[in-house]
Amino acid sequence: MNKKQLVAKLSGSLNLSKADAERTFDTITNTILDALKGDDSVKIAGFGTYKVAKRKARIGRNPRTGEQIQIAASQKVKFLPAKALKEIFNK
Amino acid sequence: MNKKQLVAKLSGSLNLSKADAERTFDTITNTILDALKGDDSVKIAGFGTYKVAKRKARIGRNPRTGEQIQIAASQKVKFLPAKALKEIFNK
DNA sequence: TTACTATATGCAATAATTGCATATCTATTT
DNA sequence: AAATAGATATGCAATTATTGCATATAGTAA
Repeated sequence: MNKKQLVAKLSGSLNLSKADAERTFDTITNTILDALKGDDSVKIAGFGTYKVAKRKARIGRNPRTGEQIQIAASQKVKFLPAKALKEIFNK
Repeated sequence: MNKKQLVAKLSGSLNLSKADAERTFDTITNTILDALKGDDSVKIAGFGTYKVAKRKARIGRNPRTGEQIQIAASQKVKFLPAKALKEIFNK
């Protein structure tokens, strides 16, 4: 399912036009991203937690050439699914 | 930021009551979960992809006792952040 | 609809991360 | 306020992320 299909579903269940459903959805993802940018994690009970994980710089390797390369520190968004999700999928 | 605070923010930016904002939010997460339950992944361009990862059975360890234990196969929800997110957080 | 852009896939070596059980403590929801 | 959910901590092995780059596919924007 892609965003277009998701928005179509939401349009139905939220009783909104597709344009409004998309705006609503975008507002939510943007709000989450803004919080993460501000270094805050976003905890949603029963769903999961979004947080920014910092990764240190390290030495890697280009597997194609075997050559060692320096990999810069970076950050990525992680999602930790809530316990409820495990139960849903493991029964 | 927890769900309550997120809903409060959304209530403002979506111009909805807190109750409606929460219902809207829950509808979205439930729609995503339903898709995942149906073994479909949910791809949201510019945000990320939710998918169900299957994990094989394997041998683990009870860290308290050190004792080896057999761990059953399981499934978990994974979130793969989109490229756009990496750019946001690594510049 | 066309043109553009994002993402998936494959390769392999290595580094980083996960996840296990479980009790306790804290946060959050009802 | 009571009840539920999540964080924490632990050691160690299995798993996965990461890198570059090319190609293929899918998705999005104009």
